[in-house]
Amino acid sequence: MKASTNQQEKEFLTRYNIHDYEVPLTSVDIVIFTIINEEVNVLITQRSDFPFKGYWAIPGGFIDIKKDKNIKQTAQKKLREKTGYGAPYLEQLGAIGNDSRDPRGWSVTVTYFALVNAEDIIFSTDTRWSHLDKDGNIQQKLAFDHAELIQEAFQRLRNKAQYTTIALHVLPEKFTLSELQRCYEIILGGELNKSGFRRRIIKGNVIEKIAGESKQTVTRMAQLYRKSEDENLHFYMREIYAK
Amino acid sequence: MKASTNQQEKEFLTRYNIHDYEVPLTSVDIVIFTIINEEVNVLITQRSDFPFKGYWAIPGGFIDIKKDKNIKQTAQKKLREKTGYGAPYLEQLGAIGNDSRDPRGWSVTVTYFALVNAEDIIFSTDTRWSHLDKDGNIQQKLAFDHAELIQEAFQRLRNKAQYTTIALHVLPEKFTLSELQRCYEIILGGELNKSGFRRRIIKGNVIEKIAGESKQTVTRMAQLYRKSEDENLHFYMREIYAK
DNA sequence: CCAATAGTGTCTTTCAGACACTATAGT
DNA sequence: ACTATAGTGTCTGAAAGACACTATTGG
Repeated sequence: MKASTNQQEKEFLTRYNIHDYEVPLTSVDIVIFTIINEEVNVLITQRSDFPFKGYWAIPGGFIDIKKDKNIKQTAQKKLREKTGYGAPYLEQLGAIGNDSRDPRGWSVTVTYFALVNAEDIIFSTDTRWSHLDKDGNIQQKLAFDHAELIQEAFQRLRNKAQYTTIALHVLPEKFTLSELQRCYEIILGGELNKSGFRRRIIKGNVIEKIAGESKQTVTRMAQLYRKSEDENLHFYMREIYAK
Repeated sequence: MKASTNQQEKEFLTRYNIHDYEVPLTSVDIVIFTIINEEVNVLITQRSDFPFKGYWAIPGGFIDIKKDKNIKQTAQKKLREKTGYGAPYLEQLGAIGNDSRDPRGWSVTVTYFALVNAEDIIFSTDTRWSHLDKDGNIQQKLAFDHAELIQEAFQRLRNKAQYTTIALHVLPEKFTLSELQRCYEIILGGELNKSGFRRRIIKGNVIEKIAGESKQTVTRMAQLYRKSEDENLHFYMREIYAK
């Protein structure tokens, strides 16, 4: 009988208690990228609690099941706490879960990566930028497997820069095409062809000229652009190739 | 002092008990695709327990933190239980987590998608194929948000078929180029150009002729191919376009 | 012979790569 | 005038799309 099944299900749910089971830890971690001084940087923060107390780590933490509606909201909250930044580019990388990454036990972490403009960031305490080398390696010894998470995120970023307009999101509101090209070159790790790059970006329809505004560079004036409102990530049918 | 920090950390870990915290449910779900009768199909299984007892759902379940080393192993185990299949194409889709998808409470699920050849499957009880329509929708009302998970996985599959050799993995050991092209057409939902398709696949270097073997089709003989051993997923620099 | 599918050849189109050219500002 | 960077024009080449052609088998 359907009614009786419903009744049984209600009883099952009333009696259900997650603490009757052996469960993994579940957390969220965020790799926050920016570009500073022609280098890719990642935001790291010093841990104030065990485990790995005092070590540097990427921002993250546990889901607050009372307050968070969904996991992206958890990520956004953590990001805002560390950067004061409301609406960056934020994308899920995936989940990593195994029995060895956390000394507290079996751990699953859902990792996100974000792109921000460095000037928009308001640091919380014990937070700073750390630059990556050309292969996505960081200088510091980090807590947990965070160095690996950063490497994977960096690979995804580099990969995605080959066929999308993702690099736009590290720039401030106003920027020149040369600045944008330089961002791509830093992320991709190689030189790009100027006229080809401009053709491609313009066709992507993701930026627009700011009428009458230009910027003084080392030599001559350069046209300023802004991100266009409609599309914030264009996918190309063909990859760009650096070097 | 370093030694004292180590001591403190040891004590912290000894005292640490996950059940002192409010934690979400964490599970793994797998969308298993194949092609049968010119249609994309997904493997579904009937739930034997609450919640959603008796409903159809995709395979999945909780991580066994005593036995599973990592989360991919959990997925592989679940897949093997339902299909008897050892080494299919298996890729992580991502994690979905929110407070409404599971009546037991806040739930995070790590979803995988797999491609298998239908003939290799040995069904467990209460398991069957269900076909998708052109937009990735399934007929049945499924448990939880599984219909959405399937849709997302299908979008990823269709997308990935545009620039990789992924469709290879639904075929049996030996196949013809026309059969492979048909698989792509079914996944992509449109017709492909024959000579262009062949050029592309051959260049991908993922298949090889089986010398001297051919297959009788409705009219004439067709060369048989097998997957080549070295590369099992080739990424093209440019997308293919259906229709 | 015809029907139907396997398999090939070739012209067109699209878009990235290369590279040289012109334009403009400070010194 | 010189230098450095902004910005453009145009040729080349790689690979996809279109489409017609030939090849092979059963009836």
